[in-house]
Amino acid sequence: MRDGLQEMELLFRALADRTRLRLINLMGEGEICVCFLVEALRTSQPKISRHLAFLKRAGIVEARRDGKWMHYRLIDPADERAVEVMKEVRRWLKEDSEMQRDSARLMKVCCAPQLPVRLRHAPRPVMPNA
Amino acid sequence: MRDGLQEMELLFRALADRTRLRLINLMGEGEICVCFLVEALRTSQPKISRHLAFLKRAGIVEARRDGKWMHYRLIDPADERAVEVMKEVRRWLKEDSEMQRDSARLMKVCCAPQLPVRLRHAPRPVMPNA
DNA sequence: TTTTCATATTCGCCGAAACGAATATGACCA
DNA sequence: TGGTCATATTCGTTTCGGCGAATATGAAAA
Repeated sequence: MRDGLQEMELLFRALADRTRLRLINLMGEGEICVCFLVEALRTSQPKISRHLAFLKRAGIVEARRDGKWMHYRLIDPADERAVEVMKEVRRWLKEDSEMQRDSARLMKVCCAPQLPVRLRHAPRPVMPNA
Repeated sequence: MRDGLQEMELLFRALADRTRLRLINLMGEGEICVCFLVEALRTSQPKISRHLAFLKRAGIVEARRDGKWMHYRLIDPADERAVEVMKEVRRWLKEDSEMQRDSARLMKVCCAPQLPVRLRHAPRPVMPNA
């Protein structure tokens, strides 16, 4: 069992990395498949996977398996204060220009009439705000 | 000039350390002299000094010189969202039991009828909520 | 001006974490 | 039962941040 301070530290370390902030931003609209995260962030798959594992350890995302695909989504942290912090973070990210570029790239990829070759059979994310 | 993301990263790295969170907690009530921070946290002076420098770089504290003494205080970060995050953090810290122990130790030291030898001439912090 | 005191900075070491490259896992398909 | 696809994990390297110990700075006091 972690004490309160360890929990805070862990949360903030999770937030103290550019790639993880970008992932959080892209998960902001709902569950999303790893393959789209890789595509939108234009970086290596192992890197994405490691950062998602970090976020899971920190208690701010959950994963769901769907055949070959893994879907990740933000969840409310256990601590009530952490929930409030995360709300602020998500609002903040929405206003950031680099984040908006990421979101736009994701939108462009997954809402295109037909998916690129690499993602031919990938399950498209649900985009409530699209 | 830092972009928005760098600023977020820097803030969260500042918050991702136990000692820095303890310092933030102790500065929560107002300006305070370094020597009292060293006393309340029962740790080395260089360590405290380095962490204060980090917080200053991150834009969440300011320092004021007063003769030999340096007083530190929390300030509102430049970014409005960061201000909101810091408010949550401070509320969070107030509820934590280790933080309450620190606060109690500080209170005990600096409100005592006479200061310990090491702090004989130190300027006592103003404690609005004491 | 030397000394003393509070604080800041530097140095060398160590552990944590980020990365690319390679490989393992685990689920579906032929 | 292979083979392929999506994802996870491992490996080796490098970078970064934290620490104690020692030292520098800068202001006051003697």
